[in-house]
Amino acid sequence: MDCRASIEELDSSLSLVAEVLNLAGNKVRLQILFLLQKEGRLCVCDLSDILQMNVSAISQHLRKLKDRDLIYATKEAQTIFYALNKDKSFILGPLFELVKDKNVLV
Amino acid sequence: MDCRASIEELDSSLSLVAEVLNLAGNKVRLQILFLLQKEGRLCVCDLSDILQMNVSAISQHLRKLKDRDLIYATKEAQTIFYALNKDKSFILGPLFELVKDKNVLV
DNA sequence: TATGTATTTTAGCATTTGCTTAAATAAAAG
DNA sequence: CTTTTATTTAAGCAAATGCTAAAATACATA
Repeated sequence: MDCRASIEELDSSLSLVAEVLNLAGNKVRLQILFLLQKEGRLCVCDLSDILQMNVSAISQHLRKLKDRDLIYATKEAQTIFYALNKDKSFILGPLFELVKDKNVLV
Repeated sequence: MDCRASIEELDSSLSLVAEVLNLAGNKVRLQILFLLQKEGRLCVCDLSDILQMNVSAISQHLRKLKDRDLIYATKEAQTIFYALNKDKSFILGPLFELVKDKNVLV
């Protein structure tokens, strides 16, 4: 099969992966995704505290991740917890393994 | 270990991965990377032909990938071939596997 | 009800991105 | 040498990004 045909056949897969990577290709969001994968669930103020960043800035990143279904929210009283939506975020699994294995990346 | 410490310890790995994902998180560049991985090496005009895009636009994407060492160039007469630089692009290996296995992503 | 706490949303702004078009390089061929 | 072929680079621009600061929403508690 020629390249034009194969790239077209994989078009929707490539679009999906590009979308996920585009979200994860920002350091703050990658940190958020990594922390959610590590801790299970976190609220905006947790993340704001851990990453030492403005609550509003974090919230805007979370919204972007939520809009594109990489994470989902659950509300408990006045606190909103965020967690990875495995349906999409599993794509990042191998990358988290890589990050944890420090030696590989230095 | 608390989150603040662990995120700091992994800071350089997260930066590196974020940089690579940022490059791959663009559909045109992801297509380029995927094609290079599949074909070994390609020149600007090959890619321009396969992706049906302006040569200059492709060239600018290649420059970005080259500047950040995801690919390297070799010149043969008037043609310049590009290929993946495994030192950095191995990070994307698992993602290419995912893309090829169509069923996983639909 | 008034106040505090958690969070989102909006507006504004500087920076970055990605494309088009045109001009500049470089090497091969006539 | 001039032209063709392959490619990059520069300029310009509209759109997207990511932050700050301020206003809006929502729930809990005094």
